[in-house]
Amino acid sequence: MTEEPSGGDLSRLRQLNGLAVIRALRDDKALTLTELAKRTGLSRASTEDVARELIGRGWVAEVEPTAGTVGRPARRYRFRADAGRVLGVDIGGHTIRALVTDLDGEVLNSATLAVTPQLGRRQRFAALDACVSTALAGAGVASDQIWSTGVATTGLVDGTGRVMLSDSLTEWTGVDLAAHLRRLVPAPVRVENDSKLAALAESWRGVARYAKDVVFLLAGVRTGTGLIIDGKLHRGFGNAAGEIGALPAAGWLRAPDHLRAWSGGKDEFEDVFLAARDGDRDAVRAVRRYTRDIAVGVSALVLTLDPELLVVGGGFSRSADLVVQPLRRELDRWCLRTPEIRVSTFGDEGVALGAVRLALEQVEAALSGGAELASAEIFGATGRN
Amino acid sequence: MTEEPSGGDLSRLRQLNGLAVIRALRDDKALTLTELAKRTGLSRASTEDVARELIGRGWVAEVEPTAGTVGRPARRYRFRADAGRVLGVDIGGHTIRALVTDLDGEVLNSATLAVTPQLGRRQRFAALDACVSTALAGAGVASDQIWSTGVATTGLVDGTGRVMLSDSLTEWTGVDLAAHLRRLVPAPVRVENDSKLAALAESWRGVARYAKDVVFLLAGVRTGTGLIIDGKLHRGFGNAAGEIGALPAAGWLRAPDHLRAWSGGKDEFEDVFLAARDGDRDAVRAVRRYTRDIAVGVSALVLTLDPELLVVGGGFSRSADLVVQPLRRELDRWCLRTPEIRVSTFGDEGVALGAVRLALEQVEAALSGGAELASAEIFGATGRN
DNA sequence: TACATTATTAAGGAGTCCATCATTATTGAC
DNA sequence: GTCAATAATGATGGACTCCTTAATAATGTA
Repeated sequence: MTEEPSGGDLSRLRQLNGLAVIRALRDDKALTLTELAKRTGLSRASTEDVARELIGRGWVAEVEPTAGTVGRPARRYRFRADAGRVLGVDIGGHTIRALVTDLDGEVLNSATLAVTPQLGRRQRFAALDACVSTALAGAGVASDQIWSTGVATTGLVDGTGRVMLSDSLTEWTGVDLAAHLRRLVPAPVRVENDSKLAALAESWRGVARYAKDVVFLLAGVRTGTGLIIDGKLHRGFGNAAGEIGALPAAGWLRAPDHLRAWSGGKDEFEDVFLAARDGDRDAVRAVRRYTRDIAVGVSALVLTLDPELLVVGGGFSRSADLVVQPLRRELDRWCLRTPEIRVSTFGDEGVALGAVRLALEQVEAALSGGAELASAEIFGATGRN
Repeated sequence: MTEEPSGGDLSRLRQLNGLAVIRALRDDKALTLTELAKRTGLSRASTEDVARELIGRGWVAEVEPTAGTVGRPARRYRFRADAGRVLGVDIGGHTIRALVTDLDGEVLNSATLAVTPQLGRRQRFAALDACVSTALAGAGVASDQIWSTGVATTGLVDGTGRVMLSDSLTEWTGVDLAAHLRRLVPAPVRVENDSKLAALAESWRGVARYAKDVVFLLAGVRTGTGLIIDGKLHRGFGNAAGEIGALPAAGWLRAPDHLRAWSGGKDEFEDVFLAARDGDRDAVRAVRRYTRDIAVGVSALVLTLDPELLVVGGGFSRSADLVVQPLRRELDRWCLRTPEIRVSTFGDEGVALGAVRLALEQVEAALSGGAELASAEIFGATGRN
């Protein structure tokens, strides 16, 4: 939300103060003017002025004053999260998920659709369209009410929203996801890799909320990573940051093979972990070998970035109790300082939440006067030049 | 230089505009009011007002108007880089170097002193003191005229300016460098690892000037790295970012052995490179093996960060023609996208320049109202609350 | 010398913020 | 029920910063 603080007009100052008020209101349920004034550092009079303007713009609303206190009851204000809606979509190999949320990221409705990695491009698009429509309909939101869309997909994504490379989805390389979604929902679209967005979700409202530098490990059938550096998602020059798995020495490609071997070559991993938890020798060994292979690459990430936190998410995080301990031991062997390790609590929904966050980042950029947004009635007025 | 743009007073706006003017003036030699106004986006009248105030504060000076143009000659303004002085110190194993510069980082005087890694703590401190004194005296600057000091040293450094761990310097672990330098020069001191500061120098005014994400490789007797992420030096939670050399798989510890073997175990590397350039089979092979060992770790850094640029500096960068090509080939083998590789042009002075930059960052932080600085006469007036 | 060009100076107006004080609404004690 | 005490609201005036416009000044060229 921070931008270059280059000076300017008086209106620029008003805009900054408006942003400060909104930020204060977003952090709390509702605040009185005096509280707001204290939090923003403005005088009461100015705060009132700013608040009045924000109400006029539709960003802020008044709520019932609370009774029961001494003195004249204060009017209280809240951020109008219901002023707009955003859409977050996760296009995975096995599921497509769409979330409709308000401007606080509060989920209004979600839709999930089972698919397979082998689906062709047209079928996958059809499933995507159906899933989005269901989510919108269930939330009672028309597509032109959506302010911004965020999309997660496997593979490498370029800056314009095109899939540059996807190993795990058939006929997916080269797809222009942004264009497709813009046809579906007339709002700005941003597309990003799923592991990166899962990391973003953790940093937004997950276990990595208070950490500045985070390595996120998506442990599942595929292994992926997302890096949060200085509180922001790090993409890299070619959007390929965190692809340490490409290094053969890291051994990420063969890592799941240890688990596959136990289950007879199939991609069914529930059982290995169950057996390992029951003490099955072979299963325990398979899990340990898997962890050891993963750990080399993770060590490279950790040594490179020296993060405060390592977050483990993805399908295997349900069996985190089996993975975290050996992982920590392995990291202790290689790293100068093993970071704290935490397990994601989002389950399957992390990626989609990250997509929501991506959409919200666009809204916030527009709020501070950067990008454009569809709903110009409200937004255009904010970016008055 | 960017901070949180939280709003506030009207004076805050003036401060922001003052900063914008200073920034514009620092980018150019000298500007007229009209040019300044265009660049800052302010009106001419306001620009004049701001400029007048900055002149009063000592930050800006008027220069001779240029003759020979049509119309009334415009007054021209420049940033007063001579308003203050900063000190940058590089404490290396074999040399201690001190630079005295103005606020533009223009070197006024430099002093170098040869030392050895085996020097005891007291002797090293004595050499340091002598070097700093020489540099100050040669520049005609008294120690209390220094606004800010930056220090580079080998090893891990903590946030308070204490050396947490130094392998290559004897009796250096645990030294409180910041405290020692504050006794020498009464100004705020910041201490940082030498490789990190060399990277900072490249990103400041070296070959990495225009890149946002950079991996800097210090190739020499020791191998070190510095990471620039999103234009800023990345330190890591424990200030240990980039220490990929700790990973045995990276092979950085044994890498110089290939070169040492050629020269009979001594730390004399000039000859190997000379011989290799002359086509000596064994020398060429030694260099290639060295490069191959280095490349694994570099690949890990590159795959992690996906930087735009890889900069090679340090002692071996003088023989860059021999190292860069094989390095690129090795990286092509491992990396998804090999970044552009450039060679530092700073020679030995890069680290000290980075220390200067560290000092200047402190000055700029104080300018934008963050930290405190010694010379309160000028600075205190800026941070008027 | 007149004119075109460009910069400076001055004045008036608008927007934003702050401090202060009178006013209003509510609670709790008598 | 009346009266302090408390705390928020509303209104006024002042200060600061920026912008626009118009008049004035300095230089080069025809």
